[in-house]
Order: sequence, then structure tokens, then C-alpha cells
Amino acid sequence: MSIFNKISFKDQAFKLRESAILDATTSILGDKGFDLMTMDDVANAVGISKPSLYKHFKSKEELVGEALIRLIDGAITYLADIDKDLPPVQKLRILLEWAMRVRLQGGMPFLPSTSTSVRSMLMKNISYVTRILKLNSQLEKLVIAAQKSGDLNPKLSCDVILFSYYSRTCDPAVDYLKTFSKMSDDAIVEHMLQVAFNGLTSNSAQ
Amino acid sequence: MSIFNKISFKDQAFKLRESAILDATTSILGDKGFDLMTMDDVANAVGISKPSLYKHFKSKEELVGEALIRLIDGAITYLADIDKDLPPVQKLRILLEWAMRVRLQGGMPFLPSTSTSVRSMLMKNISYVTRILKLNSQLEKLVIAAQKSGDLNPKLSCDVILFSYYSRTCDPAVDYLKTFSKMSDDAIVEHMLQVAFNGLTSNSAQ
DNA sequence: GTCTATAGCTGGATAGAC
DNA sequence: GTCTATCCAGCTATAGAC
Repeated sequence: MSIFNKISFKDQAFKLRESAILDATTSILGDKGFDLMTMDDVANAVGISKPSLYKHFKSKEELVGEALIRLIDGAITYLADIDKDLPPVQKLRILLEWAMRVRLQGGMPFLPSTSTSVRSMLMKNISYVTRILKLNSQLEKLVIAAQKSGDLNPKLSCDVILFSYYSRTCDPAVDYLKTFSKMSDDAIVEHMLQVAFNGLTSNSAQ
Repeated sequence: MSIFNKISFKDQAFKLRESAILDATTSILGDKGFDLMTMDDVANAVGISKPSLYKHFKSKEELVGEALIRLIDGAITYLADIDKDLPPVQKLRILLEWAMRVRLQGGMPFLPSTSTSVRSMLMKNISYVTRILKLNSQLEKLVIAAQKSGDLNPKLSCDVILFSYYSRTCDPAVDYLKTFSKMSDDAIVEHMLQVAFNGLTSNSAQ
């Protein structure tokens, strides 16, 4: 076994641990949110010490940024893999279903916090902002196309639809149903999609 | 002027300051959320020192609890004053409009945080839980009646509708529209009510 | 690169003078 | 009841031994 293989192994282990750290971060963030998540929490969950954690990510902000970038990249990839022949509104529905399922399995919402401080922190992360803008421009195109075809309400402004769409990816109703109702994950997703697209009233097509 | 009047004056001033403290708390809470709000923030906003603040409220948790109780009481009072002859779904719509306007004017959402720790903190506050249960039972009756009359979708479980309804009172889309769009408060409220009740699709009655 | 130990700071809560 | 001054816990981040 040459020295190159050793380096490669080490490198691979490093990547694996980094991935484990991001997994733990994602899970803890989904549970406690940014402010209450501590670096000790993450280090303990992964089984390493805090200084080791800081060898991988030089600050809490960077760590959370990387975790969010991975999430957004996942969304972009998932969206790209959806059958291209489906109508835009179907693509939006399928992506939203994916986001809800990610969260139901202990993941993180697209919007990790609604507080202005966390938002401004993320906006300083150029890499993150780039991904968000990329995803957003794709979603915007889908919304406009769906409005043109009449599948989404053309009377609503595109902003209203987009922001509402993002909000549904972190709708606390999903958490409450998971915690307090006895519904299955499938049933929760189905009902929440129904509410998101057709609202609470009944005078709408199923 | 008798000693009794003096006491009364002092008492009145005390109540006034207490009210000012709750106003400041509400505003800061609406902006930063529970975790980032500090007792120094509140004391500075009111113009008193931190120990004085602690003379009124013996902990941060109690302070936030009282602010939330005042908010829920406001909702209960507002709901009670709505024209009794209106159909249930209209009452729900009017109350939701009120909640959105309160928030647009710098107030606090019904759900001040989605994190489990804040939720468990509030659940220990008996006085708060009592109010929430009172409001909730009234809303539940309205939802069931509206489902019976066909105004709300009878195929959705009551839980789904109620939790979604609460979520709309703290929908981050409202904040984003306020911050990033040039829509008036009236327009934001109107569009968000439309989205909440009729969804994002267009095949629904206006 | 990993740890133990700790610096430095912030924020909740209080002691004690007035 | 109000303040100044302070305690203490817990957090981010790092120094320094191995």
C-alpha cells in the first residue's frame, strides 16, 4: 500500500466525518433552531471534541451555512430530476412534498429561522445566497408558467405565491401534526399539500 | 389629597409602567424572537434598569408569558366582539385578518417560536395554557360548524385546519412581503387571506 | 489532528446602597 | 422601588500539550 493510498484514506475519512457533522447539525438545527444549537451539542452528537469540530468549520455561522447549502443543493438536484414533461404546478407540488418529507424525518426547514439576525447572517454568506438565488429563479419560472396556464392563480402576485410556497416548507403545522395528531407522515403530507394548493375551503377541485 | 389617593396614584403609575414593559416586550419579541430578546433590551427600551424590570416580572419566562397572555386575551376579546350573525368561516377570516394586522404593526405572532424548548416553557405556564385552551375550543367550534355548512373542506381533519390556521397567524411570508415587496399592508392582508382560504391555485371561488 | 483546559464574553438574575 | 455593581452559568472560540 503506497503513501498515496494512505492519504486518500485519510482524506476519505475526513470527508466522511464532515458529512457526519453536517448530518448532526441538520438534525439539531431542525429541533432547536440556530440560537439554541451549541457547538457542544454538535460535537457530542458526532462524538468528537469541540476543537476538532472547529478544525472542520471555523465558526458556528460557517457550519450552519454549509448545512444549509447542502440542503439547498439537495433541493436543486431533486428538482432537476423531476420528469421534465410534468406541468409546472406538478413540479412545484412534488418539490414541496419532498421538502415536507425531509422535515418530517428530522431534517431542517428551508427557512431555519424567521428572526432578522439569522437572516442577515445568511445573507452575508455569498455561497449560500448564490444557491438560493439559483433555486429561486427556477421556482419563479415555474410559478409564472403555472400562472400562465391557469394552474396557479394569475390574480396573485408572483411574490405572494413564492413567499407562501417557501413558508409551506417550514410550516409549523407539520410539526404540530407530527407531535400531537396520530396521523401518518403520508397523511400529513397529503393534507398539507391540499391545504397549500387548495386552501382551507371546500369549493376547490381535489 | 388623602394618603389613599397617593397610593392610588402610585398604583396607577405602576400599572402604566407594567403596560409599557409589555408593549416593549411584544415589539422586541416580534422582531428578534424569544431566544435573542434580552432583559437588557427590554429594560433599555422602557428606560428603566434591569433590577427594576425584575421587580415587575420575576423572570424572562414570566415576562414573555404575560405578554402572550395579553395577546391571547386580545384575540378572545376581538373574537367575542365580532357580529354574532356572521357565518363561522367569516368569523375565522376576520380574526385571522386581525392577527395579521397586529403583526404587520410590529406585534407578536400567536406562536412566538417553533422551537420545542420555547413551546415546553409555555406549556408550563398554567395561566397561558388556560387562555390558549379557551381560544382553541372556540375556534374548534367555528371550524366544525364551517365544515358542516360546507364553507370549510369537510374532507380535511379538524386538526389540520386548526394547526394550519394558527400557522397563518405567524406566516413568515407576511414578514417577507412587508420587507421585500412594495405592497401596502392592506394588499398583503388581502392576498394572504386569499392564499390561506383558497390556496395557490386558481380553481376556487374568489 | 486530537484532546484538556481555559480565555473572553454575554445574558439572566441578585445584593445592597439610597 | 430604583439604581450601581456584581455574581454566575453557559456559550463561542482558542491555546497548548500530546
